[in-house]
Amino acid sequence: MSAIRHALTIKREDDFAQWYQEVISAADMAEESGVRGCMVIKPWGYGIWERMQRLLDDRIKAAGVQNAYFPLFIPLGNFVREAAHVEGFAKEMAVVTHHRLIADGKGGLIPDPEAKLEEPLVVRPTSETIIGDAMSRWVQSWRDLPLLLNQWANVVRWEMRTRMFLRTSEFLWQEGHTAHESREDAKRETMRALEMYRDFAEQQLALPVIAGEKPENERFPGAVETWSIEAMMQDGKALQAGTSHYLGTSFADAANIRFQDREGGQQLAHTTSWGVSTRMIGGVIMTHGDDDGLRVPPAIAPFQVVILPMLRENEGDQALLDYCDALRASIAAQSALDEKIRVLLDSRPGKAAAKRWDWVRKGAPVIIEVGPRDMDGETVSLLRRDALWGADGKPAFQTPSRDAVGAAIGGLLEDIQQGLLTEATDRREANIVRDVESFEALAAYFSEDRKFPGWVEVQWSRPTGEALDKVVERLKALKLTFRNVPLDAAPANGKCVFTGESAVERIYVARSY
RNA sequence: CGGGGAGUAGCGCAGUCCGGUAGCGCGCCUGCUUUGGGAGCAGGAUGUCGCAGGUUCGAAUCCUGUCUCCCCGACCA
Repeated sequence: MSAIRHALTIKREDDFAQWYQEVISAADMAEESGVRGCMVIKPWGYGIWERMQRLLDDRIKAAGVQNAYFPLFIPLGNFVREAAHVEGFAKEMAVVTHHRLIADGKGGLIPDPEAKLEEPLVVRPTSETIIGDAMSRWVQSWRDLPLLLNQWANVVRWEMRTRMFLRTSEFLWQEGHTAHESREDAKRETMRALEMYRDFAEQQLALPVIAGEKPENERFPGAVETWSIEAMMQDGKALQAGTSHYLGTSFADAANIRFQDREGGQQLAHTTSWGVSTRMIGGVIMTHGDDDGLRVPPAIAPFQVVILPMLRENEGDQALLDYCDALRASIAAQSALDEKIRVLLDSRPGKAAAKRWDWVRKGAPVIIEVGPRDMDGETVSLLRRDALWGADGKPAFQTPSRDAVGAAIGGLLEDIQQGLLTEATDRREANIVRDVESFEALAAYFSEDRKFPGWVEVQWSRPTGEALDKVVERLKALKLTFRNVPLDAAPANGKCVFTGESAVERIYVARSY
């Protein structure tokens, strides 16, 4: 059909799961480590994470939240206080029981039975308990509130089924933890974090997301309310890309976070927690990747522009390198997206054409190749990663003058950033169905022979307890889950598709990661 | 954690049934030719055959155990 020779061997539409894995290896982002569920994040993948950290950390600090660091190990006894929380995590905890190894007499090492810990330590799956413990010491008076903390850390959850970036046993994240005087203050913080994530995802990751409240059955263990941002992947599945929880006073009660209020009485603090993780990288891959590899949104690209000189391994190379370095310097002096442009001159030996495909697979937003002919004509050969192929099935090179590139590169990067968001938003909107009015119609939508079913927004009566469990079971039979109740939905005006009662709100139903 | 599949060179794979000096393609290295689009030809390097035991004169191959990955399920902010 098409003569295009793509840079990957697996196409999205042929096998999305295999394609996802090929992108990760072809873009040189991460690899398996040999330890179940744990991955090595390579420089290009980690560079993307560092960009996310930088941008989000600025937002966190701008909100008055301070970074701190709490221990990886949590005393088991410290963990057991909040019942629902513990029950939620108990099944997936790594436990440290010994502090020394001894020779086993066969050339190996074993934990020393003499060095068993009095009290086992658990590796943090999240830090509510140990931070709550600190808060109980740091909070005495209403004047100590709000207490706004964040930490960048790794956490471990012993997952049964793992996938690179999307669900790994160890992952990297930030976790915000705050304590407030009142329910209103804590809820305001919960919503502030949610909105921060929504804007960060859309403006910087070019990831359109739907912000809303999770139904009761999807709440964080111990939370009163859980809110999320949900993104649609190219296969139509939903990815929970960030969460923000209003925890009420139950964690404060468990950790004894009390303060003396303005009238001299003792009160429990209201707490929140909120986080995003390396999972977001998986979301970027499955949103912006194509059959040639990754496409990194410029705002989070470690290098936004890569310059490839066409070296000939002869005496002419030096002049070409000088020309390219001058180009690099002139681009590096420009700004895009409110930052200096990050540009790399890739002067490794080797043919430009071969290196080009490395950077296509990695998804550098702009690739500039420069040969002797360009140098003579004061031009460059420029390739946009978001518009790789021309109508002729060949890479769509443009050949602007060197000066024109220097002047236009910032705007070009901003165009690419915006274009990725627009493309993803259009695709999402095209794959949301809002006119499903019965459970049968819902089931029918997902049973149709559709390659990548999207999301359905339905009206429901917000059942709770056992009534909700029954609904969840019916969805489960169709491999469906509730995503969230969107903040910006139209008001309900019909019947619940599950119970037939009057609907009170709208909720998204989808397959999910 | 249950069912299925798979681990052999950097990557993709053959060889395993039927035990006998470890192979192919791509990539990599060297040389020559080529030179504005993922080059051609010739030569070359690279393996504790996932790991540990066992059977055997001899194990990638047979047996036992174990680890890791993939798919499905259960589970899962």
